[in-house]
Amino acid sequence: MARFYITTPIFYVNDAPHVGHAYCAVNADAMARWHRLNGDETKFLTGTDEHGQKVAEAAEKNSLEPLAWADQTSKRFRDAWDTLNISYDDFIRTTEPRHYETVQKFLTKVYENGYIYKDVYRGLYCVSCEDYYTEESADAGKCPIHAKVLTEMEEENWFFKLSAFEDKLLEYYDAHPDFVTPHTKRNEAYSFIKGGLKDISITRTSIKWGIPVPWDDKHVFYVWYDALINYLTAIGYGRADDEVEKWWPHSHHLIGKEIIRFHGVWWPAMCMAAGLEPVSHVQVHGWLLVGGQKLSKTMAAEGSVRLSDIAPVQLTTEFGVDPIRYYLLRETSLGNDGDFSLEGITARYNTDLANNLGNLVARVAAVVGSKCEGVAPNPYLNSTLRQSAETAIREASEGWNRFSPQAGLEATWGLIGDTNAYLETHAPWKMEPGEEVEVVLGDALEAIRIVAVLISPAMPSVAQEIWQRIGLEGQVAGELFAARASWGQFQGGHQIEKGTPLFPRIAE
RNA sequence: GGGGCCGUAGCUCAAUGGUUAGAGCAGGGGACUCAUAAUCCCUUGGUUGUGAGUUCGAUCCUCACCGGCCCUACCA
Repeated sequence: MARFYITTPIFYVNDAPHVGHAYCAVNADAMARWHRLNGDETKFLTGTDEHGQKVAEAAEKNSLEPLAWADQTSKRFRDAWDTLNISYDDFIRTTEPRHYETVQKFLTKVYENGYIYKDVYRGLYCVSCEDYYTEESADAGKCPIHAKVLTEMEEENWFFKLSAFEDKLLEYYDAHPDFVTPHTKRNEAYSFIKGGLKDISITRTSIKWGIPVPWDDKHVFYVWYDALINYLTAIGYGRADDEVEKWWPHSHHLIGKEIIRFHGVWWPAMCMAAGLEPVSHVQVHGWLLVGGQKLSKTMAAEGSVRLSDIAPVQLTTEFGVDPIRYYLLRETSLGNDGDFSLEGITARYNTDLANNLGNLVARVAAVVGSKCEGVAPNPYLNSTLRQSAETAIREASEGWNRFSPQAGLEATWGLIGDTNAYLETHAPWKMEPGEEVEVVLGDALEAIRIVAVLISPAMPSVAQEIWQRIGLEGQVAGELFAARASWGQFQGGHQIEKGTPLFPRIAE
């Protein structure tokens, strides 16, 4: 049986959940749902990253212990994901005992393999930032933020021998052309490796809020080194190694473009150092960019608004959960940056959802009511719509399979458009009740049934609602895609109610 | 400063070393009236950021420049 293990990054609890986080989570969720629908044994992992200096500082500012602070913020992510209907199988927190255990075992292994050594980190330190800068990133010896002269500081740290993996990483990239997708992002990582790798410091003595280094209790691991390992914690590394064998070869990390270096360079090297094959695939997504659009009252703010100021729940309250999921999946192609705007959401909502999909369901139900006494007819096996449906099924599958929800949904809307056109061509509302009208409407109902299946990874609730409206029983995703996605399965004979609009139009 | 990604129709996005560079929305014209003033058909619109080079041929390759963005010790 095929397997699919997908992860989001773990989200840093210093931050409140915002649309950017939601973008990543929704994409991962839709991918997980797609693979479940196809019968793949699927594991979907998300969670929160809870160590590090900034968390400790934020906790202190709020007069809380770090863990208590993390408890609060981590819960905000789980609440946000519940709102967005994110179907994660596991939500990991890096403060959990299982994670401590895996991190310590993993890094002990790397240590025993000779890839961790002690040295002195020397760097330029900005007292105001409480942070180090490299010579390159400093602005002529001054802090780029505070413009203050940086002081040279040193700290004894444990280092990871990243430089030892330059060739091995390049070989791995060469042998696995799709290790990082899209390929422009792969090239970015590849050329970074070719430019030469330096060893990196992986522990800190200056802070205490982290996972202790097992062989040197004065140190805690630097937050990123602990964080990356979460992907292995959740599948039992060091605790249930048969689970690692089962899932790791089918692993997919969905990440934002700003953390390519961690996932495309450091992480595979760390895995190699631990004697483990790297993650099988890293899918990079771009950023949503906020233009200078007007904002609604609920989001009104003076001046420019950053994406990180917009909470997912503000959007779902205003537009609904599935429409927001649809927008995030449909509007931009995964891998490139995309534009985020309320006008864009409204436009997608009104055209794609209300006018095309919602109206199609409504008009078919209405004509079934007026011409068939409300009783759903059966589809015609050799309908011309059948070709459209089969094309949509094939192209949507291809899109979803190559991590392109955008392409999957675009193909699905092709069938919706063809079905609307099919109705125009045959105009069943002009026909006398009888076999002819029943064939047309049966075909339309069958197309709608297939559309419901195809949109279910993106809009699970709406898909189920449509499923029920056309009188079908059970869950839309209750059987495998292969069984659901073929023409001619719609069984009529039951009453259909028109119901209220699925997507009432939004005034612009 | 260094490394990298991106720059395609009014807008949001596709595509490819080779016949007339595509889609949706918006705009224009027509049809229809079952439906959420929805739908359907037709249609306007691009010297593919700028300048040079390689090539029989470049939007795609090379270089420079302009603009946006990411990384450069803790931000999807």
